[in-house]
Amino acid sequence: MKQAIDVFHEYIARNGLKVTPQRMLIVEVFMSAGGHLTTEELYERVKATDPSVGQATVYRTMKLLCDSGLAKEVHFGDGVARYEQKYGSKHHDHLICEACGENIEVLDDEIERLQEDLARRHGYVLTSHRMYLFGVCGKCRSDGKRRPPRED
Amino acid sequence: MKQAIDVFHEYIARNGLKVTPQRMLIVEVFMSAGGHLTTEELYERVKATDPSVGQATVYRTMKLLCDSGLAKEVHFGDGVARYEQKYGSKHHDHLICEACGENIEVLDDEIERLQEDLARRHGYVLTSHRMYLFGVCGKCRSDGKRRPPRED
DNA sequence: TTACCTGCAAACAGTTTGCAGGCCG
DNA sequence: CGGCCTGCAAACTGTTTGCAGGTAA
Repeated sequence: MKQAIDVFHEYIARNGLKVTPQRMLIVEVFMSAGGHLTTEELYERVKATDPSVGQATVYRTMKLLCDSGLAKEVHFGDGVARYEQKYGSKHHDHLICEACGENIEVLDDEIERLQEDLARRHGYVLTSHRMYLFGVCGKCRSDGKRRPPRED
Repeated sequence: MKQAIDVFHEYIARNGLKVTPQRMLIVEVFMSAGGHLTTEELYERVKATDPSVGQATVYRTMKLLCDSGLAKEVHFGDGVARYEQKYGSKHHDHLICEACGENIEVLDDEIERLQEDLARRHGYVLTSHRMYLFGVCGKCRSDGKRRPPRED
């Protein structure tokens, strides 16, 4: 099966770009991290392995990853860009706990279908959508945890 | 029936704030504009009436409007905050045309219900959500219009 | 009179970009 | 070797904040 790293190499080759140690390191860190990391978090983790890498390279490489289809930039509404893995992962929506920040990827086929219907009723053909559900998870409810409400 | 402007006055009074010409002008511009304006757009329109108003005042007043429940800050993913009217308007989601930028407010009760269900299945209690549907409207499809894809 | 407000400009945070040197292919 | 890459720092964008003077109540 084709690995994500292969997709990246193909993209690099197809566009006359180059494979560099920095790019490989960043891709590796990103692919093995999993979650929804900010550029800052990625930068920190990259520096843990190679302190000489600059922030700009992380930004530039993440843009490359997005273009190549490996990553997707998401915004939760707090003004910072986050990246999630896209290659080989199905579309999903986000369920976010406002108390602890937990972020679950969810999917409901029925909702997906109704979204298409809704758009069609207005004469639209959908190309994509974003759905963020904000709430409090069971654990935080019993802990009584709070957190300043996000800007919305 | 209670007008939006009354809500603003009450909020002002309740919090020991003051009614100023700048604030009234900004509220007026915002309430009569309707759409989903950015701070920049609001600022331009305000300046058309009173060129002496500063950007900072627009930012500060919009924050006030949000706190008072008249406005709501929304993010479509392009890094700029937009404001929509909230008072007297029901919750809704957004259907956005990627070609012409048209933005329709939509609502589907069935989807709303399923969102609650979905969250509950994961042990969450929902407090709010955001749903943006991106596509191409009927008019733009027949015109064959395009526009660079938004960052997503 | 006394807070609160305002415009201005400086400060900020996140992100982008110009540049001189470095390295992949 | 030539062109892409890199780190650095400066530039940029959207937004916030400190300050000295102005004004609503």
